[in-house]
Amino acid sequence: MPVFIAGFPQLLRFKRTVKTSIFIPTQHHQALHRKDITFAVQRQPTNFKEASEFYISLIKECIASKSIAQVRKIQLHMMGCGFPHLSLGNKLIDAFLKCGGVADARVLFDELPQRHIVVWNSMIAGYVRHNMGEEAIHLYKRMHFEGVFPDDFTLSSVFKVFSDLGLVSEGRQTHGHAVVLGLGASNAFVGSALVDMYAKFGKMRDSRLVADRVVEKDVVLFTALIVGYGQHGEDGEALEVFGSMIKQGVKANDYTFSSVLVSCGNLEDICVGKVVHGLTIKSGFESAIASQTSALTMYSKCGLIDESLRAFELMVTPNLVSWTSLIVGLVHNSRQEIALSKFRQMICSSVTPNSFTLSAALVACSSLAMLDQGKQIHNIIMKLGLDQQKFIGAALVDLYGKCGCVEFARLAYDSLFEIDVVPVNAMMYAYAQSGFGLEALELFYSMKDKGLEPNDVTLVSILSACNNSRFVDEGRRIFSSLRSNQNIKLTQEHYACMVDLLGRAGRLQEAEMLINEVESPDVILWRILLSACRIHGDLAVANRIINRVLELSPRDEGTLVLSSNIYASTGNWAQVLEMKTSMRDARLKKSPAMSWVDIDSTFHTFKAGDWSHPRSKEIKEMLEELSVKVKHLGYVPDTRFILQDLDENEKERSLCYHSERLAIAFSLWRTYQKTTCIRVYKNLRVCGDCHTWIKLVSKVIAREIIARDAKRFHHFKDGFCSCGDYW
DNA sequence: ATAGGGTTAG
Repeated sequence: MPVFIAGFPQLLRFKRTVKTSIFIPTQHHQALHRKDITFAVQRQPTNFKEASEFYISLIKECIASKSIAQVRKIQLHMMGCGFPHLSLGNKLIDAFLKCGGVADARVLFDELPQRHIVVWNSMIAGYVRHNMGEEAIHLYKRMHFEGVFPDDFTLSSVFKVFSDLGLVSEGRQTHGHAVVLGLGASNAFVGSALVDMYAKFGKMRDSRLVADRVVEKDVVLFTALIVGYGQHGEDGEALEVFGSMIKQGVKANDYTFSSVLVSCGNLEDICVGKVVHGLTIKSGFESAIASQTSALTMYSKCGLIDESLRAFELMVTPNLVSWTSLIVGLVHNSRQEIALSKFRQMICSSVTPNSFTLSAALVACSSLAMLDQGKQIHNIIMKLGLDQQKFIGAALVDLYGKCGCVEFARLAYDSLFEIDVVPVNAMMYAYAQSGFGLEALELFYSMKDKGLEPNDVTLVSILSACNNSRFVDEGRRIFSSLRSNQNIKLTQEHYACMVDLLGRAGRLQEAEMLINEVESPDVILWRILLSACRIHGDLAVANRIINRVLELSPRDEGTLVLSSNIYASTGNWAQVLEMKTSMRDARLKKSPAMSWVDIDSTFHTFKAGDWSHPRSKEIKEMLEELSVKVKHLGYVPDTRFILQDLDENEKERSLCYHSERLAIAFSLWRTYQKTTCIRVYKNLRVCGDCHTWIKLVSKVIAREIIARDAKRFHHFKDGFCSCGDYW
């Protein structure tokens, strides 16, 4: 008969120094291994009670150190010593489950000659914790079959399975069973499981009904309800629940605060947000990481990005989610460059980004069209094996589309694992921006076959595609067929596309009628129509609109600039002066035209006639070289595009030094030996004369030039542009 | 003896 009782004092002393495995003695007087909790055998067994107490304390240690191996060793030891280990079966099962050994637990479970309700509950809860809902349900059914009635413990686990697996009718049915058993809302555990389940099903009314029926509501139940409201966009309701919870004297904890702060952020309610944040600190959850993270998000959603940065600085050890929230917040507040530098810092502090972080970083790159940096992030994504993730896939399509790399966008699109409407929209928009109208239409019409419903963004994308490819009738047809679609809420953006489409095609009247359909139309719509008037030289309509718009908003910068340009292009210098005076009076400054190129991840920006770049000499030489060559191809400067009252010579010289030309010349100088394409970005539209000039330059240098202006991409190649001179 | 709620996205 083996000896099995150990000396507890030694055991405790040794386990304090280490926390790893249990060494099983083969002899009665074994050496004590430094790195093991050891069965130091000192005396003969006394009784069963003492032995089981000993094993129970060992099992407790195992749970704390989360080691399956140790639990197995205890089990073996019990068997080796002839201790009836099944008498501690529920303890062992629990220990296995808490250390991740679900299979071991199940073996023991099946071996038990009779199973107490507690064992069933432990096993079911274990399956739920390990995301093995199917098994949990299976066991739950078998339990009935064996005549064991579920209790409140069982039910709270089972409701969680239904909510995890989205089994609505099963959940309802079991709720019914619970009521029959008298456990409907008997305690806060069952109650919060039900509240959470209905909330996850999106059935907030049912969730609320259950919550109201629970007599002894606790903080978990309230939090589940608050989260439910928050996740279904009912943040106001969430705050009300929080208020009534406080009123009832239930103390909020870090879980509650983080959820409530999220709701404040969603409501962009900085006043309540600040109060709740103060309360969080007062309640002692100042350094609870999730609450801190939610506070950070709340500030960034309210536009207080500095406050958000400060919240981040206060974190001692920011985790992945905190870093991600910070980066997301920065991107949403147009601080893309800081966002990317934080992203780099995060990687340096060895926090591995996940798909949330990476998609935010991609958005940062795509909104500034930073192709090189975007590609670097794409590399990280490949290394982490996250390229199949759906949000990442969509963000990649978006990135390459926004950088004008239609082929890459298509590659990313084709390698998507599952298609939903977002990447289709992104791909369509990529086509739209580069003027591939037919491809965009093809994608649009293929949505039906894929079972995808178009949404608001789809409509913007396809209308932009039609707009940029001058598909007037097609655009009109799509607009009228989708304008009454339940799924689509028409915004001014949709009208803007249509007004531009019609206006540029010369249907000024139709465009104006469309604007009049809009309830309180934005100035932007009128501005678009104005610029159509300018293209078609309709000064009469233009005058009417200018007066109307300036009556509505006399200080609108865009309108004043555009009007001044219209008057300048028709030689009405007196009116130009009037517009400029209005601008000066309103203290408005025209935002200067600017172009930039990204060379080796460094931006070089240029303004017209600006020679402050350290390589100005080379740029000038390059421009002169190009000037000679393009003149050979028949280039004649078109000074109609100069909207200043200058003489012809001055106008010509002014054209030569438009910002996009400086940028192209610089890029060409830096990459002279290469054959890759030149990419240039401009904040405003490319003028007609530069457009002609760039077409010719692309022929002279036999390289593709991709230019993104405020509205679209122009792919210049061999003397032609993808926009077909319509933009 | 066994149980419940949270922070980040295209």
